[in-house]
Amino acid sequence: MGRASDTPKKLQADLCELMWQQSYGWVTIDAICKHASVKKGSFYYAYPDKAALALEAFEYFWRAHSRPWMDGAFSPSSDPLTRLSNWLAGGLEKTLECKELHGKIYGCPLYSVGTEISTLEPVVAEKVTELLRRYRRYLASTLRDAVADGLIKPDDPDEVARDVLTLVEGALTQARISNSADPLRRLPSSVGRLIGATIPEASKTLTL
Amino acid sequence: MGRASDTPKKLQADLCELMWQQSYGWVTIDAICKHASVKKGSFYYAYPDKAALALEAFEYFWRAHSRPWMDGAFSPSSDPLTRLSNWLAGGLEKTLECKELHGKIYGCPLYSVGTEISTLEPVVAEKVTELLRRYRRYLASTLRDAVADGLIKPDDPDEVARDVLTLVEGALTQARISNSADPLRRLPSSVGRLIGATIPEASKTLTL
DNA sequence: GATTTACTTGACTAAATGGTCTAGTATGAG
DNA sequence: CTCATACTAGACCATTTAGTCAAGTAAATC
Repeated sequence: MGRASDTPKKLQADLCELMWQQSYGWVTIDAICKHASVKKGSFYYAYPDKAALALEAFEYFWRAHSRPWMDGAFSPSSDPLTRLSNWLAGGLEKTLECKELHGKIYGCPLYSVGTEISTLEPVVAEKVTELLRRYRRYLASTLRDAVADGLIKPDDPDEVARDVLTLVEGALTQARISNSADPLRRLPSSVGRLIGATIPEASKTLTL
Repeated sequence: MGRASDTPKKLQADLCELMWQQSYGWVTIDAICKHASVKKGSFYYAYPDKAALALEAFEYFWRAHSRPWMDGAFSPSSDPLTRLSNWLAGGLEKTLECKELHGKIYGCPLYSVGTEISTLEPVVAEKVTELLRRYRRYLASTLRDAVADGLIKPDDPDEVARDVLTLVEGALTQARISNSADPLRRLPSSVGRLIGATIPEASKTLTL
């Protein structure tokens, strides 16, 4: 059956990285190819255009980064508020590492790229919406557990989960724009205010 | 002293509109010129490049749209929680009008364009940060008044103002990505949760 | 080892893009 | 009226860009 190829995977990973650091529109197909050491012909053999690659790139991002991170932070082995604490602390830590490395805070590609392409590539925007839904499930489940444990008042957990995600993504966006991690540092107390509880201090060892 | 020109103003308004509807990177200089009925030579006579125009376009956006709207909504003639209500209701209304007209929700250009260019045009990103600060002042002032009136608990108003703006901008971004006004409809109750008070129903006549 | 099939290569095209430049035109000041 | 000045016009250029294609290459199957 001919020869095997990891070209799609390379392209996914590299578009992921490039559009996250820069922007979707700024990254040309030539740039992706160069970065991934893939020739143009191979690109077009694998994908009809950039949007089709972006679609799979987001799924790659989920598989390779988001899901492992979320699964770790939201492990039901921790109690609900600790899960939130782990999640926020992990995000801050990743962000700081990244800033250390590149001098720049990139925020969350779902929001940054999602906003940019929403009017231009509706199909990709839908994919982003779907991924955001996946994030939200972790939060909703955690908040339900928190209600069950009597840690927060029995507000509608799904509604509150939306708010928490919106606040966190907003803070990530703010962090990107101002190139400062401060909005992320404030998150534990802000999220606490939102859900009506105190998010515990992060235990350093639990962050991924 | 030679002839007068409204070319800069036209260009500012049109880049504003185009980059808000599409994205900064997607809008070419040719496209701006065509849309504004300005020839290339006039563009480069007025501005050295797109970023320089963007800088003034954001200031135009503030003067022409943000400021009048904010001044109206946050008039101290209303009581603090009503101001918030007016603000959110006005934003929703503008958004719905826009959707009616173009079939698409554009959110807030500060976040959408700000995110996109933060890594590419730091100068413009700084301008966006500054405009966000101006927004925040209205909120901080309102929250201080709310504390003074005994409407909310005396949390740090500046901190809470940050959170409110982050939540609102996050919701606008979410609305753009999913092309749905639902995140905005939820805002009064979400913001209420955040500040620990009930935001009153919007009085239709007060929205701009 | 031959052959088929899956993939790669990179030169090529056409269109779009940012940016320049020179020749012009309207307008305010004297 | 006239002239300096502030602005406009739009042809032009060098690059960059998305996308094509025909020829080549490696590997799985027989």
